[in-house]
Amino acid sequence: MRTHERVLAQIETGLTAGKWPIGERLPAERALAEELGVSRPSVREAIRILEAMGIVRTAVGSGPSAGATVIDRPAAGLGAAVRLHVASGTLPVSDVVRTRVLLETGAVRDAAERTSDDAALDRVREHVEAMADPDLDVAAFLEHDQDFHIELARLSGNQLVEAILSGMRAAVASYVTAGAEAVEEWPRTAARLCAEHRAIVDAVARHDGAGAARLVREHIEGFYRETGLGER
Amino acid sequence: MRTHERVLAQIETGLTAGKWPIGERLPAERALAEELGVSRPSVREAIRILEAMGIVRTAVGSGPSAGATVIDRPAAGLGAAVRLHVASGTLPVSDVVRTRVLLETGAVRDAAERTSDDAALDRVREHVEAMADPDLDVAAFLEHDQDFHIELARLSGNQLVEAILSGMRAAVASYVTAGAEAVEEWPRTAARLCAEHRAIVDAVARHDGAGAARLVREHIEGFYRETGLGER
DNA sequence: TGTACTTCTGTGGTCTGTCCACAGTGGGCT
DNA sequence: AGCCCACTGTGGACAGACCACAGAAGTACA
Repeated sequence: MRTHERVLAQIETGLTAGKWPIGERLPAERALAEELGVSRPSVREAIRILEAMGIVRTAVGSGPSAGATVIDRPAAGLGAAVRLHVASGTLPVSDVVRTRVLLETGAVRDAAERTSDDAALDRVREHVEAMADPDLDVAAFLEHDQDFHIELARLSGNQLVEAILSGMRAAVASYVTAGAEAVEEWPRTAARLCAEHRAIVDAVARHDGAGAARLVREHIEGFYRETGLGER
Repeated sequence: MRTHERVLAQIETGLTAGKWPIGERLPAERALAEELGVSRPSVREAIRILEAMGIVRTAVGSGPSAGATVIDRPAAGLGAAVRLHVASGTLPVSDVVRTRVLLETGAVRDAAERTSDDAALDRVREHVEAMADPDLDVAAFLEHDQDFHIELARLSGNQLVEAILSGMRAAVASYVTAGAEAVEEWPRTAARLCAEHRAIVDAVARHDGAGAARLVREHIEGFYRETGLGER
């Protein structure tokens, strides 16, 4: 086993044991190196991996905010991994769409059945209303669309689902953008998408999990079919 | 932007441009460092991240197998990320279970509706039969259980779902192992799990997608409930 | 006494240089 | 012809140094 892997394993053990709760800082690189009897570069490589995975955030300087702080961003690491493999890989778009459907329908079903968080629901509605602006250009519209879907998934409270969907965001954005360009009458499609978004949020608000799930599936698959991306 | 991030970006650009197809090797660390005008440690940190994400594999020595070889193992990066976040306590086990249910039920539904691949189906059955051996110890049993579920998901043909589930494998294994230890009468539970596996495969074989999905959900959630992991 | 400035200290970021372990390669010896 | 061994290129690891940064502590001044 290589040195940085040993360091990583030791840190992971400490994390599992609750040695450094979220918000706490890891020991300084030099201190950690001495404590574990390894060199600083080895410690750094381990911390790099933790950073790439979204486990810690590093900052230079002094004071409480400096150093390697344990954070709570599962989406960062999963996102990077999914992005690298989806963007440069040979994954068909249909797989991405299908996976979205599975995760998002499950997420809204859970969201509808949970006690509703009005503040979070309002955040989702904000994106819906922002998209209703007819002067919005396509790129901004799709930006809000992405945010809407992520926020919607967040309502479920399932961090893993949210992280995976966040990670797929870049991949989804690329096919949705291509799809929007292929649509004949964009204003009409945009209006329809907005109406569908509203219906989904309303279903979640009235705790209709099955209905929300159905609407989400039709929303995602409908757009995918309409744009004809599946035939390519 | 930090040096290793710049290096990472440059390598990523090269990867997406097809500069180093899968199986090809990246330039040597020293060569890459000189080419990019940075130090070797910075290059190493970037390569560490790529390695952790499952993009490259490094090997010492000389010859064609040495160096940083480009591979395509999405599961590696996703797995590490999921595992680390479960370790740091930010990802509740219930989220992992719920996500499994969503992805696996969707996968078997797709698998059942596809034209069946008998060879692949036989591979799945092999694991089922191997688990029926009463002399099998718990660790080996659970190993086959993991393989069974991954192979089952693979039947769907959705590479992304398969990659995500493979990535979750380690995280799933840890809670399943803890769960198995908490079970009162293991032999009886093991027998039941085997029977459930058989029923799932049979449902897929007769193209009963809805049935297979229901059985998978009950299988996963039933074990989770039985072990009482949810109450902790 | 209070405020503004300066210095100190601890942190990660980066580089240089060095040595080691490893594995394939090829030349030389038998 | 076959075997052995030094060579070479690779990643792995380490020591030590310097820099930029940001907060903290100390100091000078009003």
